[in-house]
Amino acid sequence: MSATIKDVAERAGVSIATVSNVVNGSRFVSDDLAEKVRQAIVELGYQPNPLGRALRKGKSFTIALILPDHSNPFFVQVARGVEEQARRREYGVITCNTDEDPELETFYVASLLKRKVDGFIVSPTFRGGETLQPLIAHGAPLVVVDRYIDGMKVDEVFSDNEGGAYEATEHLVSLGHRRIGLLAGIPGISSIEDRVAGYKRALAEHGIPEDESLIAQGCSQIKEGASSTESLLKQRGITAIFSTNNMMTLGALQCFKNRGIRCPDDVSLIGFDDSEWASAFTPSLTVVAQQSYEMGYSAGDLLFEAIARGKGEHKTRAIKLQTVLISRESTGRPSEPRPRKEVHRSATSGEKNKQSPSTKSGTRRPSR
Amino acid sequence: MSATIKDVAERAGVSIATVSNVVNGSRFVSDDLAEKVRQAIVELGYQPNPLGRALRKGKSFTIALILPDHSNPFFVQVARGVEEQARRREYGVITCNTDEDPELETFYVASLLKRKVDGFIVSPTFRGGETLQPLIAHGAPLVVVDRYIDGMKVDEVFSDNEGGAYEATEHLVSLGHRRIGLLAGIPGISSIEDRVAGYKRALAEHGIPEDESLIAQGCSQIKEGASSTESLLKQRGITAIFSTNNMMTLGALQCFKNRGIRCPDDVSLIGFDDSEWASAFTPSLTVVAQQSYEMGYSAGDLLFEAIARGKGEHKTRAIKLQTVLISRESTGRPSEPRPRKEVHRSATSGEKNKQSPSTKSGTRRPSR
DNA sequence: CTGAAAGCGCTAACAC
DNA sequence: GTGTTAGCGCTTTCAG
Repeated sequence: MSATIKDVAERAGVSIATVSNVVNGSRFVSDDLAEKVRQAIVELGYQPNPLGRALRKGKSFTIALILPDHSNPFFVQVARGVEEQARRREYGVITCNTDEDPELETFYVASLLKRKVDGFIVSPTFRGGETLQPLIAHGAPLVVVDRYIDGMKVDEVFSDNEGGAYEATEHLVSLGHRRIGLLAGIPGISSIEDRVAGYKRALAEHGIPEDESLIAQGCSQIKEGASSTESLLKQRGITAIFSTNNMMTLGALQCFKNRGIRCPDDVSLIGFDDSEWASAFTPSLTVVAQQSYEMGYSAGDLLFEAIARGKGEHKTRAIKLQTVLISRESTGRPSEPRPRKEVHRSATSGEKNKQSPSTKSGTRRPSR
Repeated sequence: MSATIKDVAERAGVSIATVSNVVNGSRFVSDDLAEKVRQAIVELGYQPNPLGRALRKGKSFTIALILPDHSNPFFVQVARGVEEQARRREYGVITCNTDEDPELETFYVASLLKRKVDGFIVSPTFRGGETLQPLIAHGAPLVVVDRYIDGMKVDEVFSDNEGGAYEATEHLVSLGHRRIGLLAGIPGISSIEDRVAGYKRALAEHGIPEDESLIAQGCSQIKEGASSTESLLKQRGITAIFSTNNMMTLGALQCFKNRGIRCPDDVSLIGFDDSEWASAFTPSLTVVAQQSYEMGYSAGDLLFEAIARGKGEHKTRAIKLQTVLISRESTGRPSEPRPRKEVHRSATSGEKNKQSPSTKSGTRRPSR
């Protein structure tokens, strides 16, 4: 169909080796021959076939990006960062969505390993690392993102989740909250568990006793966030909720709405990870922002470095990104202890617009 | 590194052709040989190298998915549909985000054409189709999704945008609105233009004069949605806004919030395309829902069919998907004509909870 | 500095 | 039924 290197060689009256050399600059070619070749290339509209190249070099010039939730804008930003890196290098990225399902992750890992992609960036569904075992056994270039795995030496990029959660919790404490509910995500995911740890440390350091009944071990989706919030609200005296995940934060809002809970008047809400829409909500959301784009971007850096280095020594690197608290309307001082009455769907929205005391504005890299 | 077909052949004491035949089932192989081969395969952990296969067959077993905005959950759902189709067929999907930039689209098209992917699903940035010209010239299997292009015969899958917009507008009219603002998206995109057409037809059929000052030719992002809303609100007597795009709807909400506009009390809002979070907003959003997942899924169907058919006759197919109006809280009857006072940041949220008259609940396919 | 030729791993004629 | 062999398009020794 399209012209091959052979066609070009014939047309230019040179050997295919010479064509290859001018295309790749792999060896010096005299000016006159090079010129002839270039001309032939233009005339024939020759495009090197990457399939041949791939086979010969044993590389596919493709990487795999395996993420747990494409609906979560956080991961979308991560993907953008990765894609930008790939684009510069003329690499393709095959993106897969596991929906937090380890089985699906295992499937994708196997499938892409067969496919002989040159490297993997994955946000694993489980910190045990079982799903990534095949990759490690195979020695494929790998960097984990957002979540690390235990006891395995791999490149990793993630947020300071413990610190960010600490800051979030402290923010609530400093506003006067003592009974702070936690929407914890799926257990077994490092980022989530670190956030839980940060929450607990903040409580401890402020002399607030831990109360397991205030921790809702949820999942990661909107629906589950809503139902977990539902049960948290049954706990007496709860005045604030810290949601460890984007989607659950949405669920909490939905629950508030259905139950006629006013936020922050009745209960404050702080979320983990910012998003474009966080400021469009009523109330706008106080959040701990992550550097999502950079996370993907850095992961790309590490991966392509590993790919370039080849299967040599693997001096593993870890990059930890700082978070920043963005204070908006959803957090405020707790209201005076009041008789807890069960309001059902009397949907009254907040009226007062309590501005939180300190408002840092986070800087986020533009998406492109 | 890993075992090749040759290794297997040697180990099983057969020819490589036989190995190939048992792997692919392309020819009959006697039971005993087949068994030997299968055993050798297991012992060596042989995985056929797709690169060799690809080169030989002139197919990469990869498709390209080029979408304009990964931040928009609509396209995320489309992508899920496509990916599901690809997964079943052991195809890889290279997903690209043009951010509505024709240049980037052109780059990706060229880049993936070089890459020799087997087919393209794209949601083009411009209905003129210039960006897709190389694909068409090359005869690559192609299906356009969400948006069609003019004067070119290609497979296409899209929503009944005109009908959906008509329904949206009529919904507002039936509530009593007469001066209805339109947040139109980027011009030159078929879906958007069809929505504008639907809006105009609805007005015309109800004897409402068209007023260009009520049409804000915006873009597709949150920010632009907010600023366009800002200018729409300057128009006298406006009581409702129809937003033709997901992200702009968010922008409108943001603007309402900043300006202290109560929705739907001061102005009603209806959006195009539903999303998981639409019901978490205050007020929850009335929208025209699209079958986003199916859109991707159907596009996958068409594309793989075209790929299978080869470069033969191209009996182009068009699939039009129905939309459904989901009535929630953001639309209501217009309030009595009131003196228009400019309220700045007096952020008062709505208190009453007007339920819209008719509430259909749309059925949407689960994401997986 | 350039060309000839081997071969990456696989499939598909073509033989027997 | 099975084996032999010729490439797919490219890169890269190895000779000159």
